[in-house]
Amino acid sequence: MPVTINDVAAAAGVSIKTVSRVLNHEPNVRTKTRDRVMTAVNALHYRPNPSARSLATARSLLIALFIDNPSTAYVTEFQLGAIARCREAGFHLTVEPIESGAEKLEEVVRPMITNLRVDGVILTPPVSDDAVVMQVLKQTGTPFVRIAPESEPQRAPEVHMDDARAAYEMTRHLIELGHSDIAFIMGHPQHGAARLRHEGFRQAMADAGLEVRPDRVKQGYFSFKSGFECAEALLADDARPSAIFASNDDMALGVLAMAHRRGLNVPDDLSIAGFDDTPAASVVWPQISTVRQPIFDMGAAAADLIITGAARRALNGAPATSQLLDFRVLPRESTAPPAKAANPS
Amino acid sequence: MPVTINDVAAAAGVSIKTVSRVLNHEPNVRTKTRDRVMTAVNALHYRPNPSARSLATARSLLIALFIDNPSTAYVTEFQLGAIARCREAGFHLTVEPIESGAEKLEEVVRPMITNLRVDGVILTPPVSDDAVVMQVLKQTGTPFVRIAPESEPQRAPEVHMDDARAAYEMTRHLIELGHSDIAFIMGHPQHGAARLRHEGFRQAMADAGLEVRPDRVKQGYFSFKSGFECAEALLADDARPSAIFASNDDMALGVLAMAHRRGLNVPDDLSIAGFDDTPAASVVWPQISTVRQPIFDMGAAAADLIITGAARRALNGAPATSQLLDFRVLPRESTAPPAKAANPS
DNA sequence: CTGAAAGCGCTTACAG
DNA sequence: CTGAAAGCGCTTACAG
Repeated sequence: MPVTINDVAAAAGVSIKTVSRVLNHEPNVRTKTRDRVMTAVNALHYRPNPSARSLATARSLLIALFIDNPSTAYVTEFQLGAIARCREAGFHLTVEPIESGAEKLEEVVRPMITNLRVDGVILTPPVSDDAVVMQVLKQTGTPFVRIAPESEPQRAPEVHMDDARAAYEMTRHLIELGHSDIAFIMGHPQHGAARLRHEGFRQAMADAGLEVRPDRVKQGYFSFKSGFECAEALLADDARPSAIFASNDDMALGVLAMAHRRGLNVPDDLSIAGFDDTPAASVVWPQISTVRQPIFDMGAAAADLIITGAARRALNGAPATSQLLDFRVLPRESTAPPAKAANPS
Repeated sequence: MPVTINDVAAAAGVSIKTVSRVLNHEPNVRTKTRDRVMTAVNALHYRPNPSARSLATARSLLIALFIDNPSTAYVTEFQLGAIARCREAGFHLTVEPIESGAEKLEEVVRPMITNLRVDGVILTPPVSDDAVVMQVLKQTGTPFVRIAPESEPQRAPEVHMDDARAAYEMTRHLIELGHSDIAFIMGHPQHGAARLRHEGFRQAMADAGLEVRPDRVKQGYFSFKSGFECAEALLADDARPSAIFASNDDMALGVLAMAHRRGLNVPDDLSIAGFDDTPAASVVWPQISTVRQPIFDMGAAAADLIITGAARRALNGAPATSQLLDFRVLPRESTAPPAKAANPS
């Protein structure tokens, strides 16, 4: 019932090899022959069988995306970017949730890779730094790309953005509004981006000649709850900061909730800045000023590194490339000049 | 380099057919033979080549998920459920974003299906009701499952939940708290669930002998903005309702933002209820009372209908099954008994 | 510029 | 209970 390469060859009056040549854009086919083949292909609505092709070429045209990330917005957006690039190249994306750092991770990951025989794997944080996963990939000869890895950048091609620079610019935004007493809530200590954002904040404060009081910096964990609790400490008495920069939006939302509970008016009594541009950041009142990461583009870039073969070459010893993508600071309603009363100086 | 069925057969001293029998759990193999084969399989770390298997069986072990949904939480959660079921059965999921109702949709969808040769497709709303997509699927003989379709339930197996019943119970929750003047914000008129939730609300009010004033029911569109605007109208003067039931969380968040702007205390001055249990609903203050859909389970059930062959049988004329899954009403901080002052009666 | 043969690694009838 | 042969639909050398 389904039409095969033999049907096309018969209809065009050529051998199947010639049909194969035309379909794969190989040289050495006369224009006239090519036209005859394409006419037959279109008339019969022929599509090559992907399994047969994979079997013969040992390529699957499949890319796996390893995820272990609670942010659905991040995951979806990244996926969409990767899929868009895949589609251009005739690839498909299969999503594989895994538990990074889990007990028997190797026993889960190894069959996954050997069963599927994907042409490449994309590792998103925190899988990007999972030693077990990377070891299995190397052993099985599977090309891979890392997104925003924390360490060993040469280990594989990577895609990332400049977290330090972005935090620097968000801090500049607050300083330019007139804030000088700015508190900072750090992210999860295990997460590479957390350190970089913290560094960017400190650099901006130092460059502006502003002091960072130790009690103005709190350890958060990228969760709503941790933001809520850090804000409780920071807003305990009247000598509070005029602005809080939480190093992700979930924590910024926690700060906002605590500010509401304390009866503080945002942004008049307190400015709040976040990072990530999660959907929730723009469905609260006031909307949270934040930093948008190019997540869609990162997904596309990652897929591209596999499709073009850069990931495979890196596996074979070529130097690993690194793609740095742009961010955007998005000032919204939650940041404004400080009220004088709030900051007696 | 990679180990094949021939290597296993040689190592076990049997024919490849016997290896195939063991791996596919076919009967008529002596226990002793089976053991010898499995020993060889494990020693060699053998995994069948999926492309070869697909070519021989004409099955791809691949399920496509068609999505066109702005809610990242919904998409991710659904995916995770579908993937979990796929993994048990050795299937994989490929995600295909499409634009339901787009101009040249058929030209996009047809090659997608014929290129990939998936064993089945899962249609999530609003693709569940896309006539063009379903036509292509029928023509190509591709089994499919519909999630929460609005019309023609017999057309294919479907998975859904009882939206009317859930809205009924959320309304009961408000009534039992003591509310009688309850406003309702409808969802997008094109969306099947919107109508059902509205019906559930009205039924609960009627069963409790409560009146629904026409000016207490507003047309929303499932967006934050529409909730914000409907709330503006509902809260325009002091004769406001004591509770607002928005038929999804994004709109409920809009109501909350407007309540904050108006200086209303939630829940003391106004109770707010939503629907969906989006992540944002629990990272605002106060947390929104809502209804949790079994989205993960719906994903798993949908994959199951394809894996077990129910979708294919339906394509061949068997009656389409329908799976109804359970919901849960989640009372949280945003709903409480009405303050007497707010409801002078 | 074009084609006949062999092979990719499995499974499906068919024998015995 | 087990196996030899053929075939799934392509592509990869190899000829000419």
